[in-house]
Amino acid sequence: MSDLLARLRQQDWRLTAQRRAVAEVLSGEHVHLTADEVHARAGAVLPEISRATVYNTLSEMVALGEVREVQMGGRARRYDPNAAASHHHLVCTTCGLIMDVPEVGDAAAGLPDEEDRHGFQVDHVEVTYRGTCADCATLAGSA
Amino acid sequence: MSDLLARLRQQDWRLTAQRRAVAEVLSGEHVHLTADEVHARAGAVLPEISRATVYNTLSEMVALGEVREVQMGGRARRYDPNAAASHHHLVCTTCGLIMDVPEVGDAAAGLPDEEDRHGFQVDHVEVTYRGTCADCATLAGSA
DNA sequence: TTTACTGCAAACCGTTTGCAGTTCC
DNA sequence: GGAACTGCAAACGGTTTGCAGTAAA
Repeated sequence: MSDLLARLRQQDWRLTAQRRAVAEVLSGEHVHLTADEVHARAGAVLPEISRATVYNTLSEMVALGEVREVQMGGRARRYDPNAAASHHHLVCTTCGLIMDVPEVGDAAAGLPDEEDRHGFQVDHVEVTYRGTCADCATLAGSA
Repeated sequence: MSDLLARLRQQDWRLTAQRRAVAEVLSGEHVHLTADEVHARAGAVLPEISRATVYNTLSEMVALGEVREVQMGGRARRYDPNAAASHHHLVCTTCGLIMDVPEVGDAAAGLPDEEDRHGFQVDHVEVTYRGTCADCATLAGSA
């Protein structure tokens, strides 16, 4: 997980304090943070870090394929440090909680029929399971 | 398709010129328009229609379950008039084209294992197939 | 020393909101 | 007549950008 930093070092990337801070925030957390949350957490370590730098850094990590950008309903994009392992997401429509789910079965099984594919060459499949998380279900039940 | 208007009439909804215009734009098109595109097309028929009204109307249609809101990569949300038929989407990562795809197999087969579900009660599954559309593939091949 | 990166602040874009006026029923 | 809807314009939140200064290699 923390080899995120190691991998970044290998790309020909200047390793600055700011980038290190962003990388550490991402590898430390297993949740899906917004850019602003990353900024806040990185700021705890490096108070002067700017929002612009956080945005730049995140975009670069996405371009390098080290971080995944996901957009699940909310206004703000979220950053998923778990880009290496192919996985999907469970999203609670009540509280917004996002959890990772390993892929079910083989991805190829889910491809649309040739005739429905309209000539598309499909590179990857994203699945979002929407529903209610355990906590929200309990709250709703007791209301 | 055009019974979108009919269905709207049945909800207890005031049927104004603006709402009719938005509904007509949506039922006429089989693509996934942004709010701004809807505003432009509706404006061709009803020049004074305001952006705010378009946004309001779209949100109401979404609340009524007649239109689906989708957000596939781009900054702007898109509105999918085909809310009744459960379907997924093909998205071209090059040009942004979005096409509908009927569901493959039965949705239940795709549910994560009990143990991976973390107590979530899954209501529905959204699948996005990302890749390259026929046109972009041709262009890339000839380059 | 050179070039890439940072911070600031302003711009931007899609969306939401408050409010006064209008329209449907 | 009254509640619901519209238009305007300003506010908003997330993201991007231009530019002068700073720091990594």
